Amino acid sequence: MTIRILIADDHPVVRSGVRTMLENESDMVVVAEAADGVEILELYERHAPDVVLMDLRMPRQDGVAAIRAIVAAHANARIVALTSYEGDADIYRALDAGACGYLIKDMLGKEVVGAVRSAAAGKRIIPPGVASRLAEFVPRIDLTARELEVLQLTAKGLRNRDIARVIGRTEETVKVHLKHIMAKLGVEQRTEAVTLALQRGIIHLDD
Amino acid sequence: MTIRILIADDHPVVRSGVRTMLENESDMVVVAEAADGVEILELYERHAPDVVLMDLRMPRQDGVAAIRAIVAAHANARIVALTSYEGDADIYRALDAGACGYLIKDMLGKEVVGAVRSAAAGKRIIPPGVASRLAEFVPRIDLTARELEVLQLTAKGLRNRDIARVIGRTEETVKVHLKHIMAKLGVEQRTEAVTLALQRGIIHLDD
DNA sequence: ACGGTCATACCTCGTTCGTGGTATTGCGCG
DNA sequence: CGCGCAATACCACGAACGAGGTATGACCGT
Repeated sequence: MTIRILIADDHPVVRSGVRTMLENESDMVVVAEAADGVEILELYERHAPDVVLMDLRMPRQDGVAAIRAIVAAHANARIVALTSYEGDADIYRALDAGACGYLIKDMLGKEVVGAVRSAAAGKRIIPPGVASRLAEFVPRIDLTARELEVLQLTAKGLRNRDIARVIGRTEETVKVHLKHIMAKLGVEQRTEAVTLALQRGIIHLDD
Repeated sequence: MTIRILIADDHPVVRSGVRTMLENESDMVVVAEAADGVEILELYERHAPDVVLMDLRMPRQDGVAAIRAIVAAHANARIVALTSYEGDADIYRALDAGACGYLIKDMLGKEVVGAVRSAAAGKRIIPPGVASRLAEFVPRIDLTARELEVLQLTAKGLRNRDIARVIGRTEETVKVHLKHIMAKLGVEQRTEAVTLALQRGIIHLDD
């Protein structure tokens, strides 16, 4: 009973690395590789893999959105999220969206293999040294859509007044949002709110 | 005449991906893999590879520092820097330190192979679509050591007063540094200076 | 010896930021 | 139906910030 796998990552280097790690196992075969979030859906439909290993940061469609899309159509899909950094907020969003586990890119081959095998068996995988992190983040940070938007614009270096103009609201309102954002993140300066959010993966610099 | 290669990257996934891409070529062999900046030196001495392919962001010792160390001892070393993002300021520092070229991680296998072959032949490689970028950055951003330090602390969310305390200087001095930093980066807000510097790879969030 | 740059420091002035409080509307949950 | 909460908005105030200018000592290269 071979495990059929779909790999999704925008970096060819990573795809071939993961492929190599997995295909050393006699019971695993990589049936397809997707380079972005939209391709994943097509390839999933076409190949119906047992396990999807996907990066969360991808072009065209966010990994979390891709997970939701797959799970919506295939409730029994087994998706393992692949991320570069521990403590990435996307991890929680991914698990929430229906991923059955996640891996960090600096893990060794055997861990990846083990995770995929567990996923195929229907288990939820949480890497050992990371379960603690998960607990550590119990005080989960939830920003509202508006707050996220304001934080995003703050990261671009806009002043409150300009943020207000962009979202079509008063500067006073922006200040209130920022106050709440800083309170939730436990910081006192907008700049720290931005860098902390970047570290936590709450916001990203592209887009 | 086979090309002997040393791969250096802290992510096992990336190492095996690069290895796979290269070992499909009959004239290439990966003689060693280093996981951090210190290991590179040891493995370089031991194996004397023809080409070193190394990530610039690594534990224990920065990639740029590793390049300097290798070049200092072996002036004829052929080092190709591997980076995740175009526009990373580390690219310039790497070329400056003696790297003979660089690659971006989302490149295809054949490009990587070609780059390694060119490097082995003694050519300087600058990927096509990226040469333009290089030119685009002619207005190269050079921050002084002090400015870099101030920017780093600013990224942590410190206020001018606190930065002054940390570096043992007056708040007025910090303001001047920040003014110069923002002028060099072409921005008007400290927060934008930070995010722009992060995008450009001028500063990093860890440490 | 001279020009350039870095780092330092001080001053002023207007702007922006962060905090406190109050208040209204609308939505979802029990 | 209330309760909580998100989002909106306004006010006031002190702290922090950014722009402008001036100046001095150190060092570096010419």
